[in-house]
Amino acid sequence: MAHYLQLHDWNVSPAEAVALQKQLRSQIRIGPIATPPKTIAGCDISFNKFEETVYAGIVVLNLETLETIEEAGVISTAPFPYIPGLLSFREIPSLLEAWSKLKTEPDVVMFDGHGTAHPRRIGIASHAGLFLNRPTFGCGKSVLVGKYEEPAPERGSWSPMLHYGDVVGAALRTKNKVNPVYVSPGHLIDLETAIALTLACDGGRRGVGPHGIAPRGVGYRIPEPTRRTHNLVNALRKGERPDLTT
DNA sequence: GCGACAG
DNA sequence: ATCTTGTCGC
Repeated sequence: MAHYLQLHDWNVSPAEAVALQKQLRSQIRIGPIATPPKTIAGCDISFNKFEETVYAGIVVLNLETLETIEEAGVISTAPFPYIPGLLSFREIPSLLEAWSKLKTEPDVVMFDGHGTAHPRRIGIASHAGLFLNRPTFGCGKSVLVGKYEEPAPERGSWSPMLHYGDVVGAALRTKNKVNPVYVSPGHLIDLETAIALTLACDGGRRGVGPHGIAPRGVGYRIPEPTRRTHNLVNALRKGERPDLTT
């Protein structure tokens, strides 16, 4: 039900993919988010090593309560290999299939990867943002490009990621004394908002324990949208979610 | 030329 | 990404 723009063909060679990125990057807009988001979606794919079949999924949550509003999943095939810098060409096609199955239209989308923290400033979050035509940002578990100073050990502290003089993202601590995650704007959003949304997606922040006080052990390094979607696609891969294929 | 390299 | 048990530290 949810729709998106088919800006270009995905059946391209690595060289053509790079050319497309250079062409598309001028359309990316980084800036304050236009409308306060009420829902947020997480995206991810899973697959068996050496196999071309991919299990893609999207989980939409209420930003206020972090309750899961909707789930979508598809079993597809990735015609493109994993090449650092060209991740979007491998993952976006199947994610768009899952997106089209959504009844809900998420206000903002989080990706497991980067946005502007990319060698050509157009990581999967930025690329997908152009197709989805809505705010998107990346929250990765490791760095592709960018140097940064270790942020303070407390949750919430962050330091800018620099690449050729540009602040391309932030190393953000989502949990005390735990490795940071790497946040960067994708499209129609700015770094500060992307950081705030990432922190707002901490499962231990609210809704758990007496008076909403989170007990120890809840609240993970990986924000809820990505964490839940990761669990979803892994379950899909193991055949534990036949309901999603229906 | 050498090393790095999201998922 | 995926394959896996135990183990070090708060």
